[in-house]
Amino acid sequence: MNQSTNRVPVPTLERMATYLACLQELDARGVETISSAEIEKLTHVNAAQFRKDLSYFGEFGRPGIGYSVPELARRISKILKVDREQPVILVGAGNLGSALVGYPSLSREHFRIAAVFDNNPSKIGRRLWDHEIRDISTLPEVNREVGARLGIIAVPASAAQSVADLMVGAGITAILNFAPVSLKVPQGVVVRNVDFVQEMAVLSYHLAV
Amino acid sequence: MNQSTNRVPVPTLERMATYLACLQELDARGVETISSAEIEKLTHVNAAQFRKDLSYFGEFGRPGIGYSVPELARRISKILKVDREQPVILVGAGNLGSALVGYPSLSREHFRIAAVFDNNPSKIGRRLWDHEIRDISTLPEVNREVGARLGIIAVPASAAQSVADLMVGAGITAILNFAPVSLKVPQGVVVRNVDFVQEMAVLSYHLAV
DNA sequence: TAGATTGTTAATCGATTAACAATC
DNA sequence: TAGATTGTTAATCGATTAACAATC
Repeated sequence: MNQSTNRVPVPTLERMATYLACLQELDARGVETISSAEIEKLTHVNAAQFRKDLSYFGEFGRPGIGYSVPELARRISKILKVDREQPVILVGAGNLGSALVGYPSLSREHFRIAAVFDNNPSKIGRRLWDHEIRDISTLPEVNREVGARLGIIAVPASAAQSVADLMVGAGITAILNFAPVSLKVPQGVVVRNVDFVQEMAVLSYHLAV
Repeated sequence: MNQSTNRVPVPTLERMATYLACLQELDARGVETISSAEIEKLTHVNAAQFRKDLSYFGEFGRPGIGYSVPELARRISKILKVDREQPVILVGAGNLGSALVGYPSLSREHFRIAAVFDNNPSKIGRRLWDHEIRDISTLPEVNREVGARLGIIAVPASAAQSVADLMVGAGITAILNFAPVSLKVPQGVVVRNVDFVQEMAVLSYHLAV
C-alpha cells in the first residue's frame, strides 16, 4: 500500500514510533526475529493492530516465521524519517527548554538541536549546554543557514502564537508545542501539543473521591 | 447523565482539560458568557463536540444564551478534581524532573509536588528548588505521610517499571510516565505516557522528503 | 414574539479487532 | 507435510458531527 495515496491514521503513526523503540531495544539485546504476538506482549498493542498498522506501509514479515528485528527497525526508521539527521530549532530557554536540549533520547533518534532562541535579554548570549542562546528576532536569518523544518515551542502560552508565526515564516513545517494553547497555523504545517497539566488533569479525574 | 454509570471517553476528558484552560483565560479577561461556537473558534474543537462532551456530565448552559464562563470553569474544575490541592510525588531528579518541579502551571492547577526521589547517591540529600531529594528506597514510608495518589516517573526507561511497582505498592493509583516504555500496572491504576521522541517522530513523518 | 443557542438523537465516519486464506 | 504466522477482509466498536426540537 502507498503512503501518498492512502492517509495513514495518526494513532498508527504514534504506534509506529512505539514499535520502533521496542524493536531498537530488542535489537540491542540481540533478538533477531519477533512475531506480532510477542510485540503485543511487549507493547500491549493488539497483534492484529500491529499487523494492520504495518500494512499501511507495505509487507514486512514472513508468514510462519515473523519479522526480522533489525530489518523492521531499519524500515520503520526510514518511514518515520528518523534514519537521518534532522535539525530542530527550539524557542524558550527556560527550565523545560533546557531539559529538552539536554534530553539524550532526542539526539539518539537523530534530532539535532541546531539553535536555541529566547526573547529575554538577560538570557541572550548566555550558553545552554553547548548552545548559545540567540535573540528570537534573529530566528529567520539563523534558520536560513540552519534549514530546520522542525521547531519546538517551550515558551509561556501568551507568547506561543507569535513564536509559531515566526517559525512558519522561517520555513518550519512541523511544530512540537508545549504551551497550553491551540496554535493557528497555515495548511501544510503540522502541530503536536504536549500539555503536562492536561495530562495530570486526566489522571486527576480518575482518582477516587 | 451519570459519570459512574456511563464511561466517559478519554478524548472527552482531554478536551475537558482544554476547555478549562480556555475558560480560565476568558475568566481572567473578564468574559462572562460564551457560546459553543465561540469555544470552537478558540479551541478548534467542533461546537457540537463541545456540547456532546459536556453532556456526559450534566447540563451547563442556557439555550439561546450560552454558558456562564466562571460557573462552567468551576464545574469543570470540580469534575476533573483540580479544584482541590492534590499531592504528587515525583521520581527522577534529572533535568526533566527539575523542569517539572519548577513548572508553575502545575501548582496553578493545585498539583503540589509533595516529595522528590532519586536513586543516585550523589543527588540524594541535595535540594531541587525547595525540595530535598530523597532516597528512592524511602518512598513507601514517605508516602505514608504524604498520602499522594498521583505519581510522576521521570527516570530512564530501564528503571521505569521498578519505579512504577514501588509507587503502586505505596498507594499511587495514577501515573504520568515520561519513560518510553509500556508500564505494567494492576487493574485500577491509570497510566498516561508522555514521550517526546514519539511526538517528534510523528512530526518527522510529516516532513516532505 | 423572533432570534439564538442549547442538549440530544441519529447518521456518519473512522479505528480496532477477529477471522481466515495464503504462505513460509 | 503439519504448524506457525502473516497480510487483509469483514465485522465490530466507538467517536465525531449534523440536525433539530426544546427553551431561553
